[in-house]
Amino acid sequence: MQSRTPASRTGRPRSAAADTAILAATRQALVELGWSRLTLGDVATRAGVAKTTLYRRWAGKPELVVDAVAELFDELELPDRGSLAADIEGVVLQFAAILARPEARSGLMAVVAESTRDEALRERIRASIVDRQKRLVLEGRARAEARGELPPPAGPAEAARSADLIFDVVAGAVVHRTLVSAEPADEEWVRGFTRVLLGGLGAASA
Amino acid sequence: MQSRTPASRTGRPRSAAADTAILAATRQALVELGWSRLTLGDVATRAGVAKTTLYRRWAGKPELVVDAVAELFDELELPDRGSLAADIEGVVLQFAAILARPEARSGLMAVVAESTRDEALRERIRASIVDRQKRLVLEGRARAEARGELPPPAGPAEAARSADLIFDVVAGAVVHRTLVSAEPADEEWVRGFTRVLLGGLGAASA
DNA sequence: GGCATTACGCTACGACACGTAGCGAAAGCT
DNA sequence: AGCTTTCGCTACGTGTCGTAGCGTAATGCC
Repeated sequence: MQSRTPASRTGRPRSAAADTAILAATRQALVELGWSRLTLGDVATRAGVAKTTLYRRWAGKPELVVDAVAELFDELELPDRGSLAADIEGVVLQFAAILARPEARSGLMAVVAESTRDEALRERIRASIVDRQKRLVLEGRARAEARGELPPPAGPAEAARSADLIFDVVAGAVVHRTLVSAEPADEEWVRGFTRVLLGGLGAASA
Repeated sequence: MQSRTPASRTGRPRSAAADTAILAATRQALVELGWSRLTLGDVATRAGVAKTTLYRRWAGKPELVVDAVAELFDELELPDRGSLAADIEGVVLQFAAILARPEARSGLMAVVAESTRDEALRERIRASIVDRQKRLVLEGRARAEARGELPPPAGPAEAARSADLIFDVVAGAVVHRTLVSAEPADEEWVRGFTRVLLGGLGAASA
C-alpha cells in the first residue's frame, strides 16, 4: 500500500479500518460515478472520514485508485486443470471476470493512461497489479514444461523474453476485447483465443 | 469529424483552418501536458481561437481528443510484402510507431477509459479509430487466403468471429506492450510476436 | 499518572478550470 | 443591400483542488 514508516512507533497509529473503508468507498464511487466524476471529497464522505485524512495517506486520485483496484486482483490464482489449454482458459476466464466489473473497467484504464506521464505511478501499477498477473504466466509455463507440452526455453534471457511476450499477448487481448471492442470475453471467446494461442492462426477456424 | 449539418448553407461558414489548428494544438498540448493537465482553455489559446469557438464544435475534452488522435491513424496502410508473416510484421510496426508517439500514448488510453461510461464516446472511437485498424485485418487475411497461407473460414459468422479475435489479439498485444509494460514494440519483439501468432506457443522459442 | 508524538475531524481558504451568456463585429449567401 | 451564422471577447457562477490551522483523540515512553 502506501509508504510505511516502520521507524514511527510512537504516537497515535493510523486506523486500519479507515484504510479499508476508503478503498471500498473508492470502488463504490468508481461504479457509480466512473473515473472522471470521482472526487476525493466524495470518497471521503462515503468512507466516513475527513478529506484531510485521505490526503495524508494518498498523494492523489491515481494512487488511491491503483490501490483500490489492485485488491480486485487478489483472487487471481492458477489451479492445475491438467493441461496447458485448460490452465490458460481457466486463468483467462478469471481475468475476464475481474475486467467485467465496472470498478475495474473505469479505474484500470484511467490509471494506465495517467501512468504514461508519471514514472512513479507506472511503477506502483507494476508492483501492485501487473507483477501478480505475470507470475501466473511463469507458473503456467513451468507446469506445461513439466508435462512435456512445451519445450524448455533456450536460455534465461530467452525465457524472460518469451514470458513477457506471452503476458502481453494474453493480458492485452483480454483487455482489448473487454474495453475497446466492448464485448464479453466469455467461454466461447476464450476457447477460440486459446486455440489461436496454442496452434497459431492456421488453427483459428478449426 | 463532428456532426455536419449539410442543411445549413447560409450564414458565415465555419473556418476549416480553425479545425486543423485546434486539433494540432490539442496534440501539442497532449505531448506537453498529458491528458489530465490538458485544459480546453489552454488548447484554445494555443490554436489562436476563442474558448467559445471550441465549445461550439466539440462537446468536451474526450470528443476533442478522439478527433485529434484519430488523425494519427490516417497513415496506417497495408502494403503487400509477399507473405502473411511479412504483412503482419509491417502493419504491427506501423501501429507500434504510432503508439510510440506521446500524444497517442497519453490520449488514446484516456479516451478509452472514459468510454467505459459513455456509449456515444465509445461509438465515436469505434468509428474514427478502431474500424480503420480492423479493416487491415480483413485485408491481410484475404490476401493470405489468396496466397494459400490460410484456409478459408467455415462461414460468414465464423469469419467475423475470427477476424474480431485476431484484431483483439494483435492490437491488444501491441497496446499492452507499449503502455502497460512500457517497453518498445521494436523489430525484435514484432518478430517474436508474429512467430507466436502464426505458429502458436510451441514456436515461441524457436 | 504525566508527557511527547502522531493521527483525526473540522473549517476555511485561494487557486484554477469548467461551461455558459451576452455582445458587437466579421464573413459568407441570395 | 439584407439575412444568417460564426467569431472573438469579457464576465460570471459553480465546483473541485490541495493546504493550513486548530482543537481533540489515541498511542508509546518515562
